[in-house]
Amino acid sequence: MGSVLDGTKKKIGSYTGIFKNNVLNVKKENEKIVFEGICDGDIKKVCTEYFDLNTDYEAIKERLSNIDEYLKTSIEYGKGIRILNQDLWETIISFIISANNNIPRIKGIIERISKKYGKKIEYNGKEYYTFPTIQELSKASVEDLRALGTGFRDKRIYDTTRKFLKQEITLEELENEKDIDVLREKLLTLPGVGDKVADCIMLFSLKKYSVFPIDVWVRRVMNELYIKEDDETKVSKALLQTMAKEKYKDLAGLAQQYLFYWKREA
DNA sequence: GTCCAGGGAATCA
DNA sequence: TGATTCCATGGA
Repeated sequence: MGSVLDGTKKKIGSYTGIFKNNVLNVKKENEKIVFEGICDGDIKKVCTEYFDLNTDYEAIKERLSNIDEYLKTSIEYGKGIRILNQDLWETIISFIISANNNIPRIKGIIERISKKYGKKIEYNGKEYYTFPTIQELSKASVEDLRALGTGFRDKRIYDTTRKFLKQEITLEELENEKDIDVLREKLLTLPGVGDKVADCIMLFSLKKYSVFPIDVWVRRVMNELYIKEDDETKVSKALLQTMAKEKYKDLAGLAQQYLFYWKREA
């Protein structure tokens, strides 16, 4: 879920995380970024992909800052934000879990799933667990998933896992789908994936920066800044999508992240 | 005890 | 399409 790496606001000297089968550590030493960890491939390549290091965020921030004062302020506030390029399978399950849930509990559930069904990797004396593959997670029954605290999302996780296991849909076809509307339709066939979750999957794992995931916070901030309805819950998704496209165009997803981070932290 | 959390699905108009 | 309601769980 961690889509924010902010090396400016908080003083993060070193960050360690797990990505696919790799335990990665990044730190800054004398203005140089250093990668370390346990990696099954070229660590520089893996980190470049994961941390989205080939994307020119300065250019993006420049474009978005010129849209209006709100974007400019939010970007100054979250100037270290990057969209991590996260593993597709893990992202799908993680955002199914996120439905009507809070972040600490989402994290806990993912940790328990990983510990029970993933593989253990030791790094610097600490234990890390990979997120289970489709095959590994398919070992879990609905009851097993419920026991890990997933609540009513248990069946959704189970059913979505089965669809991939039976290859009614594949990760490859999702990764290779260029047409964003076709891609959304495919994601929406997965149990537990609705509009918001589909958009999050596309933004956080498939680099679709034009999509605009609408959650309660984004609706709140858009209403406060532009619409000014008394009751924000009455602002329709359709209106928000139209506004986002007009204002932010192909960078709506990035704008969403800056506004979201700004509003949530402030 | 009540409310809420980065929604989705079922149901009904 | 649009509006309502239910769905587990745990912390505030």
